[in-house]
Amino acid sequence: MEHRISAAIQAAAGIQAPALVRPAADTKFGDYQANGIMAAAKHLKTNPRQLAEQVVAAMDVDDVSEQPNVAGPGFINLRLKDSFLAERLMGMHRDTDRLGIDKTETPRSVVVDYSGPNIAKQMHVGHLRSTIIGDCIARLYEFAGHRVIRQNHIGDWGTQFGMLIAYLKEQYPHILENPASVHIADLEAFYQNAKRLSDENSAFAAKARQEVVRLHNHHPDTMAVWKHIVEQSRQHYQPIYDMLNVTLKPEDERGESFYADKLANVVEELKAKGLAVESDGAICVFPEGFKNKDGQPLPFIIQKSDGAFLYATTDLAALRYRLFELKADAVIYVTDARQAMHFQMLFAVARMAGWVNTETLLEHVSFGTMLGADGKPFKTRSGGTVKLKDLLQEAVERAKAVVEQKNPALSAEQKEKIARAVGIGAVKYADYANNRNSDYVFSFDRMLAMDGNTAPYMQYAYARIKSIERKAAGKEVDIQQELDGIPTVLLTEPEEKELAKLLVRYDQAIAAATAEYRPNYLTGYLYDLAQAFSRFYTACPVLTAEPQHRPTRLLLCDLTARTIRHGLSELLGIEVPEQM
RNA sequence: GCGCUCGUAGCUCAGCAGGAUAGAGCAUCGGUUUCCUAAACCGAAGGUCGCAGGUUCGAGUCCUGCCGGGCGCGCCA
Repeated sequence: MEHRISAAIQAAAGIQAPALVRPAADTKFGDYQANGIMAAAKHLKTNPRQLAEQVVAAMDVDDVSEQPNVAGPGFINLRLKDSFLAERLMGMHRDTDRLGIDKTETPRSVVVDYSGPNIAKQMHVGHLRSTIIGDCIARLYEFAGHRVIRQNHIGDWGTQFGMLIAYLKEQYPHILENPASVHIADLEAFYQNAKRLSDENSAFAAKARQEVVRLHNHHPDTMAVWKHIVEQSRQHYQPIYDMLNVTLKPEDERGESFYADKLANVVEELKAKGLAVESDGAICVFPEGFKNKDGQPLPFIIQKSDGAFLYATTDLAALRYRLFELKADAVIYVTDARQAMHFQMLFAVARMAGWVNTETLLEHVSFGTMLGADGKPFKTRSGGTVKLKDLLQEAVERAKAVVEQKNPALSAEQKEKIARAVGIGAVKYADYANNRNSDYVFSFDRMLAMDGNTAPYMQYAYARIKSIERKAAGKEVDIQQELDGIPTVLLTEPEEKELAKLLVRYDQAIAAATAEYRPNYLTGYLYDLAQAFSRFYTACPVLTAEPQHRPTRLLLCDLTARTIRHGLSELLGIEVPEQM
């Protein structure tokens, strides 16, 4: 539609201008409106209404829309033909995999860097947003048909590991003989204990420093202990990924250790290109446009005065690897907003080094902070960081209490399964539903509410449809047969039409969410859809509908269920139980 | 000081390269259940979109200044 109206503008006015087709502001105007004519008219210095008339005359939309009309200062209003809606719905019906949504014509290789926990510590709420927003972006790009390479840039290297290795050796003298026998039950306590010892005992601190050196030299004993710590840590965070239904796998890990032996080379390359220079003893690149407090050029420090490398160096090495080894033509970083300047500088240095061309997409997708009810960063009552595991468990427990209350007849296993889907889904959905740029206030009560834009509301809508399907046989309705033999799509009730119009809009919601890395566009759409379904459900009986209406209503139910399931399950990684 | 970001209903938030009368949910008030899950649906009320200018046919959206919150700004990540 966008394309056709743009073509009509081209034909009528001789200029390239976007039609700017949007859902109509008010249904009394129609279903869609084209806003682009006024801008085009301004550009041409002509009367917008006149131009709109000309564009309408040049438009070829008979198969899609009723006769378009010009309104207001130069809007073109469009009302979808029932025949077009019917055709689109049938198209969705026939496409069992993708609901009629095409893949991109220009697939790219897209690296998505997300989650990136520091594996010396337990995952806490601070890791949640990067992990799930990044996962959604990866899923969206994959669905669009791109080649997605997930990269979990875990913090598995650096000075703190010297301390941990020394501590583990001291606690478990036999670790080298039988590493498998050593389990770290509580990562957080392990880290804290090691740190305390390091702070208080200078002899131990010296050992820790020695282990850092051995680590850099890949000393076999030290490496064995290091590997064990990484392995132990993975056993703590992989279950959290599984619980969150996040698609990251161990093979997506490309942590700091992976780049450790590539850092010196990065510095050499930047020096050789004349970009890296010494300043106050450190090796720095000074990208244009960055200033410090005193208005002086701000350095991107890639080697400290003591010769050590920093995370800037690691990020450069990782970016180079992704561009040249992984052959990425897009690299998307999903981290909190505080690192915005770091990434701007990183990208600037990559451009200075000639690593990217104009086609390469480097993107920092940032997000705000999770706040507590008091409006301050989310903490435990005593002020500590909230462990992700604890947060998710509490969500599941609260959900379980609700299931228990609302649907006590279900079996224990069903309740457990539903509580998990609802609890975890609620936490994820609440995050996705917010504009990621904003800080947002975390509230179990709100995210677990059955009203409003929440996971449970969506899951409930889905469960109601599945319930209809279960009841069908008892009422001697063969859904499959009616859908297969559907004679015509008959949309008579306003609730049916509204639902149908929303269903055919799914592709646009996905496109908008993908283009701007904004999962909340998707949740917003899904909520609209679920609301439209609830209205339809209230107003239009399905199983007891008259024979000429029933196939269409079954189709609307089926497509709504498939769309909700696809959106929640495939794109957001939120489970949709069959009943709740 | 400079930069980024946010400021929309009592509360929590949407608002998709400017578009018609700014939308939800919660809370408040009122209504709907012999009928496929009422965990739902319908309605009412609630707004100088932080403030002031500007750009134009049109600004919550763009520009400038100011106010307020958060974050960042040379050897942490």
